[in-house]
Amino acid sequence: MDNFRNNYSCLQLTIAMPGFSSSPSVPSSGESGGGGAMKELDINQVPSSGAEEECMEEEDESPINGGPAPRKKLRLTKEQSRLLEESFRHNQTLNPKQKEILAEQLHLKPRQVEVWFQNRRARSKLKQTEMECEYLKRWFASLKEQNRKLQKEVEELRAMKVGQPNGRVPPPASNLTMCPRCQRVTTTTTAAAATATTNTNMPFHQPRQPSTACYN
DNA sequence: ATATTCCGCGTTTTTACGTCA
DNA sequence: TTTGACGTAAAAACGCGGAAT
Repeated sequence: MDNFRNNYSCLQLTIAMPGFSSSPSVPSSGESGGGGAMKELDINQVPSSGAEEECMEEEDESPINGGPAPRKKLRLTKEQSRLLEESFRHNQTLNPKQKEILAEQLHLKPRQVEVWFQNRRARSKLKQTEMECEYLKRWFASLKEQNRKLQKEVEELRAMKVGQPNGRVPPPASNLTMCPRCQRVTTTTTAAAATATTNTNMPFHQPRQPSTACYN
């Protein structure tokens, strides 16, 4: 097993290349492997420029009894991953020329570089989605708390209204505000005033709604 | 209209690693 | 303490469909 882990870069891999007709002498790498007009190529037939140092021993992955060869997966070295990440930081997508150059640098097939970038973009998107989900959760919790406070205040005001002989409740002076729209003095509830200050901590900016500020 | 290429997306497969008996 | 079975997360690879050329 350790031997296997140490030599993961030596694995025999196959790759489907569009535009090649399928060869009967090359079995599919899996039951779902290979598209319509595809030819399986050995992607471990790396260019002779220095790639041999990573591949100390050749494993024969020829199919047993003519059956389909098991799909083997290359594990990228740390240096390969580092270079790919660095390249990804500069460009999340590669044009064919960039792909070719990067593949040559890494002693990989262009298809492998392409797949890596596709998977990397997918991981990026997933991470972004997870972050947005967390954001929305926190926002929802915050809105729930606001709503709870407002409900509580409504109950208190109702109770006060019942306690007043004429049913009128004088607003506290600290709650008097000027409506920016009609320039008339209006009142805000204490909870609303409180949340007006806490709104700055909301995950998302909430646009002002002047029409709801004025009930005159 | 057809072929080719590229990419996104969902899925499959392999690998590495942790846990547990 | 070691070992092998098992479960699982991560990632490489695959296949398909759609868009662009």
